[in-house]
Amino acid sequence: MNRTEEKKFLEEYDINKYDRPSLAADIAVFSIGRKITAEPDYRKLPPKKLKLLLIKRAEQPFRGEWALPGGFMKKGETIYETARRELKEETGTDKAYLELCHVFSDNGRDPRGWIVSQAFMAILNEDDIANGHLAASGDAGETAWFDVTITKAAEDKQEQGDVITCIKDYELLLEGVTKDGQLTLHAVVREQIMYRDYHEIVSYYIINSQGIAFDHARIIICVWNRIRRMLDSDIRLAFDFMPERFTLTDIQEAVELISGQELIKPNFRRKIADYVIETEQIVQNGGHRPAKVFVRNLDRFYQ
Amino acid sequence: MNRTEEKKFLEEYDINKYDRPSLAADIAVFSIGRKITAEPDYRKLPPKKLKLLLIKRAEQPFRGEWALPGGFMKKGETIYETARRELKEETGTDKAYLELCHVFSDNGRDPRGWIVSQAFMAILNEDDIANGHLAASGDAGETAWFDVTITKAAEDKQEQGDVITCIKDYELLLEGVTKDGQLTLHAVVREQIMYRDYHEIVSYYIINSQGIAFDHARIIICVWNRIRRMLDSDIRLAFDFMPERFTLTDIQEAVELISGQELIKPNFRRKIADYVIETEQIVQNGGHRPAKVFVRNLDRFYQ
DNA sequence: ACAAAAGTGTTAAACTTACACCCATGC
DNA sequence: GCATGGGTGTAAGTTTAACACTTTTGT
Repeated sequence: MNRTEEKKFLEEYDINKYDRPSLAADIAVFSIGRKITAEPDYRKLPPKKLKLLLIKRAEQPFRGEWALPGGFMKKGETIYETARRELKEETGTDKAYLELCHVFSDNGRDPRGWIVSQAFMAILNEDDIANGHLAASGDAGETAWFDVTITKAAEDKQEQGDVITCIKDYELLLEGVTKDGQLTLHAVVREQIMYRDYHEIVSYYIINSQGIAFDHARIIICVWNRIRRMLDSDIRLAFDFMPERFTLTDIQEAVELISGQELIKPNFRRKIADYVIETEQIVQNGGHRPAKVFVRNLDRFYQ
Repeated sequence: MNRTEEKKFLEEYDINKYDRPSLAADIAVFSIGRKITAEPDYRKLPPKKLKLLLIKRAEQPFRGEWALPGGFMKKGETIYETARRELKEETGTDKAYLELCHVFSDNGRDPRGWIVSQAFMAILNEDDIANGHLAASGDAGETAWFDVTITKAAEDKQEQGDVITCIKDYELLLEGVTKDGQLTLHAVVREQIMYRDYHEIVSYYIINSQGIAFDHARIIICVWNRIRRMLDSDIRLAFDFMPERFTLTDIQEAVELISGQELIKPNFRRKIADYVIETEQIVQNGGHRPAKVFVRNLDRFYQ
């Protein structure tokens, strides 16, 4: 009885009566690679750098500016599948770690209209970058990896009655080599943490953005902060930056690059000891003792 | 030049050309309260229970079944504002802790069509429930708090090649007192964790669902799991279940109810010692020593 | 030889865990 | 008196953090 009533309701129901947004997935793809300015030295290791993948917009709006890979959700797929599909199309790999971080839904964030963006983090390792067909991007426009430098430009704390507001301004510097040569993008993003009724409410605002399309500068800062916080509570995230085989120094460098602070080697090694298995292989990096190669200890990973 | 070109593009851009989903916020509102079957005893404390707020659907589809509070996003508001607005309309309070947990976007999850749900967790304390105008809900339909019992019904682990799949079936039991008298709702939800390429992919499926509208049973399990994981890594979440003033046993009970395991009193007290400040006040709960009343140490909360 | 990086051992301090015990209350 | 919950102390075990030290390599 109720079922037939429901059936009748659904037959008459017209979803188009209601105004609704477009849904997009935008993906901040991070990786770690050699610094672009690295000059060789037989003894020193090449310095490494956090990298971000951007795509030059071939169409309006923001034509010619650089944007996060992403696109609109299609009917029949989940938003995760949207993100995976776009990532595959633009990097050639589907092995990346992919996770939803935040939703950006403010009015006016996209000049085309009412568009809600599901912001994903993705992490690629160096090998998968190399194996992907990044160069052969094609339709979506030129893609390039940018060296990421994020510095805290200012910090402030204000108390107004019950509400405490902490403001942090982050300076985002992106340096990459594109078809037009060496390119530098720049933005300042404000993180605002409001403490009210014992809870924290975090928001991100763009103070200025040069060469970065839409509000993608704040998505980059938001995802980067998320990665840092996750890494604090779970060291396993660091392994997502590693290929199948890696040295202990490789992974320590990755953690140091993201957390922004140096770690004491023996302590770090004890911390990850259970997650790795030593192999027979060794690598020689220059005028110093060669390093043992390790692989993941999957038993430990999957609890 | 580029700006005028962009302006022209935007004037001609018609967002309605593209098919797009409706966006909804669904909120799993948890709290802790007295168990509904509690019979008094001058000496024993009344037992407590995890509570969930549900609304009886007044309209099709799923008319007469119980659903999470929620509703469609309106133009001009963020999805967080949607959640806050719906919560305010249906509980009378806007003081709850509110956080986005997950996005459910599978094809076919809502019989009305292509509807993506942003699943929020909300936590209310007992005082705010009492101060809210829950009874006077009105337009949205009857609201009621249900006692939540979740038990792990089955667990399995399968290996197929590189892929390891862990399955956990959760039995969800909701018991509440409604206008129709004592009511029991029931569902079984499957959590599937796939380990592939060193990463875990978590999905939730409904095995069966009695009296719970839409796919809300899996949203409840998903949010509940999220609360448990968050509580493990940050004890501050437990305070969201507490009113301004509380005893140390109150908060220990809350943590035990959610984590599902008993804690050793002196250890727990040491753990939260920095987050609380003792007051002059004491409460008498029965035939035993009265308890000191504490408040939050906000300095510690806001780092 | 030596600089750079790989790799190990040692200790103090901090935190966690488990247990044992005393206190205050109403009936 | 006694059952119930409130509240404290202590000691063993584990984890973290800082430091010093040895090993191996290419030029």
